[in-house]
Amino acid sequence: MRVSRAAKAESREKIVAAAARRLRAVGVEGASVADVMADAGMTHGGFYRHFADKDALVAAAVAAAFVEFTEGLAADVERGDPAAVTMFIDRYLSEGHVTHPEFGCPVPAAGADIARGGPAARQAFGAGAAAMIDAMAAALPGPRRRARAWRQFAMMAGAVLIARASDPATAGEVLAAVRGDGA
Amino acid sequence: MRVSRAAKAESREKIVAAAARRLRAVGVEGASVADVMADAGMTHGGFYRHFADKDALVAAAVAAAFVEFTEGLAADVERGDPAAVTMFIDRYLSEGHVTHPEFGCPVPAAGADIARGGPAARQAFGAGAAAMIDAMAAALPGPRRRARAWRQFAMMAGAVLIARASDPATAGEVLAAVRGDGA
DNA sequence: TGTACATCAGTGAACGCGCGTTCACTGATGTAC
DNA sequence: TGTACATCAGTGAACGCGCGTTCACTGATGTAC
Repeated sequence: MRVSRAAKAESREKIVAAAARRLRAVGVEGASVADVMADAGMTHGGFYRHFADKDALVAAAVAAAFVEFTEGLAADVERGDPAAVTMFIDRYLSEGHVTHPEFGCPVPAAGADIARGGPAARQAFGAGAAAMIDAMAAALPGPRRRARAWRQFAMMAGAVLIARASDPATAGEVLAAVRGDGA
Repeated sequence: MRVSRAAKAESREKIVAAAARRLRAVGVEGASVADVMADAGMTHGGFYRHFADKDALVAAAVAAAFVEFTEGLAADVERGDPAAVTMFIDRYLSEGHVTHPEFGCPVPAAGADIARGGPAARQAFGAGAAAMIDAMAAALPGPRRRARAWRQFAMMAGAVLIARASDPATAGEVLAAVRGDGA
């Protein structure tokens, strides 16, 4: 049963959103096409009406995940909120972010998987990360904002990755050290 | 054909070393038992004479990967080389490390996979990371060495992860920013 | 605006493949005497 | 020290399973007149 163009666009959005979450929760290999399609409320056969292959979905999902995760920061920056970056950092290093990768930053959740994937996903990943740095740098005071934004972001991403992969004691130690950075 | 106890120990070491490399090169799911055993010069059937299941191998391989990667740093620190940490940082942020995860730090290469795995692997991961921080902190001057070591290490791990997962331009930008940190 | 037909989004069964794990078998090693 | 036997490291075939992808089919949508 054919559906309207608007309905198809909606389906695609649902697929990408479902993939963006599964990707961060269980990794690229763990996020099977059938599971993603089920999350989106469809069966797996229709997947290839939307994407050439799974790689194409991963690239779209990475881009969507960055947008979704950075929305709050971008809105705060646009409003000129002086606490935009501080709030972003607090959220990034929060317990909730560590325990819920599915709604979190794509870097610690899926970076290694994307590194092993095709150039389309890497392009989307680099663009998403760069956009996030744009927002952070725009809200940062002082000189060399962009380099400082990269360093701050790399440190946060590394800390969350280490915390997630470690025993609770080590996780607590790295998070405390990085939270204490002032920022 | 049964082999001697010494030969069995050698086999186990070969399996763990092969797994430690494959794990970092292609991830936990990509490192199949059959491939690892082939790398170690055996067939896959004998695997279960050494490990209860793949999870146990992953835990052992993570521990071995940290030891292997940290050997140079630990030796430099023990010798009292004042450049120990600087050399480690340079190596960590080098082009070679970015392009060769199989010999590199387990954090950016396998952190996300370990985060999704069992507690044994997370325990090994946390212990390995903590041992690396011990060595860095021991060689760092000034106060609050341990927290500073964690921050420096988290930043490097995040930067290498972002660089590997991004397009070349973005990769170059994050590495340049983090290298410029002085450290 | 209505009608006839072509298109194609989504379904569900099927494919070939590689995965982790099991198992019967082998023969050299380890052990009991 | 020598002998007889039990152990078990490693082999290679086999298992059940889930994966990405394909395909014939359906019927509502889009289009040409």
